Amino acid sequence: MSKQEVINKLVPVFRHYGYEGATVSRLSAATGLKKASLYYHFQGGKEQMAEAVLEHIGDLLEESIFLPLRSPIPIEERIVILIEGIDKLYESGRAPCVLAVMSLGEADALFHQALEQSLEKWLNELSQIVEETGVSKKEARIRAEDAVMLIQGALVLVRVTNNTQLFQRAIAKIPQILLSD
Amino acid sequence: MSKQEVINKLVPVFRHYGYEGATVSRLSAATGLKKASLYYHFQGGKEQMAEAVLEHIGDLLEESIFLPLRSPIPIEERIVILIEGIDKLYESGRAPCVLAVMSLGEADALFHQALEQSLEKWLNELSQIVEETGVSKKEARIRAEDAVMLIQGALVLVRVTNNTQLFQRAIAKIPQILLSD
DNA sequence: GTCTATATAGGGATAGAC
DNA sequence: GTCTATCCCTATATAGAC
Repeated sequence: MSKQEVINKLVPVFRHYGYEGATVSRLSAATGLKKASLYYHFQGGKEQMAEAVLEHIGDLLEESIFLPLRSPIPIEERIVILIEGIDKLYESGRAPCVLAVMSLGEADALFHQALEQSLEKWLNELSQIVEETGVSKKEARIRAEDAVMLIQGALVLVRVTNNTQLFQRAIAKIPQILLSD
Repeated sequence: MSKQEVINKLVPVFRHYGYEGATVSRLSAATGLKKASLYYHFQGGKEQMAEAVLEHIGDLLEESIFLPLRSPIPIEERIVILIEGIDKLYESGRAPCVLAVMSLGEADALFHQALEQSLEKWLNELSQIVEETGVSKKEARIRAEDAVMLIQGALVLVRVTNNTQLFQRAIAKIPQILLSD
C-alpha cells in the first residue's frame, strides 16, 4: 500500500472523530495497518498523521477546486464546477470539514496556523473570482466569507439532522452569494 | 458549590474540547473539584456530565431566547433580543456550539437524539415567529434553517480566524433572513 | 514494510478516610 | 461533600523478529 493510499484512509477518521477522537487504534483499524506499521510511515506519530491529512486535503483542494476556478472559461461555468467540487469534497454534506473539526481542543493549539492559512486560501481564491466581476476587494471578500460560512453551517446541520437536502440547498445558493447580492 | 455552579464550569470544557477531548482531568481542573468529587455529583460518569451540560444549555436557551421570543412585543424587537441572546450565548463567536461539537465522534452515537431534538427546537421556535409575519410554513422553516446555518458557519470561521467581526456581521443579518428575502 | 510484544503515561472510575 | 489512593483499561509510542 502506498503512502497516499494510507493517508486516504486516515482522512475520514480525523474528519469524523476529530484529533483527540482519532485514536491510533481507530487509525489502525481504518488503514488495516497495525500500530507499529503506522509509526513506521509516520515517525512523528499521530501529530504527523494529522499533518499529512491536512496536507493531503490541501493538495486535493488545489487540484479539484482552485485550479478549475482559475481556468479560462466563463465565470458561471467555473462556479458550477466549484459547486460540484464542494459537493464531492464534503460527500454531499455527510463528511465533516477537517478545518472545523481540527480547530477544537488540543488540535487547535497544534494546527491553528495551518488551519488559518488553509481557510485564508479558500477565501482568497473565492474573492479573486468575485473581483473579476467588477466587485470591490472589500465586497468580494465579504461574499467569499458568506459562502464559506453557509457551507460550514450546512455541514453542521446535516450532521445533526441527517438531512443532506440542506447541504444541497446551501451549495445551490453559492452562485447568488458570489455573483449578486 | 452548588450543582448548577459545577455544571456551569463543565460547559466550556465540553464546548472547546468536544466529548473525547473533555477528559475527567480537564473537567476536574475546570471545576476545582477532584475526580472523585465529580463522580459523587455525576455517578454516571463523564457521560452524565455531558448530559447535564446539554440539559443546562437547553434550559438556558429556553429562558434567555425562546421565552423572550414568545413575548407580546413587536416582532422586530423580539428579534433584537434574539440577536443579543445569541451574541451572549456564543460569547460573540468565541465559544463553540455544543451541538456542533458533540455531533462528532463517539459523542454523536451517545447524544445524537438529544442533539437532533435540540436543533429541532431551535428551528421550530424560529419558524414560529417567521410564520407570524404571514409567511408559509415551508418558507418559514427554510428561513429558520438559513439563519441557524449562518450562525453555525460563523462560529467555525471565527474559531479559525479569531475574527469576531464575522460573527457580528452574521448575527446582524438575522433580521433580513427571517423577515424578508 | 509489517508484524508481535511490550513499555509508559494517562484515561475513566471506585474505595474508603475525613 | 471532598479528598487521597488506587484499580483497570486504553492511549501513544517503541523494540526487535520476520
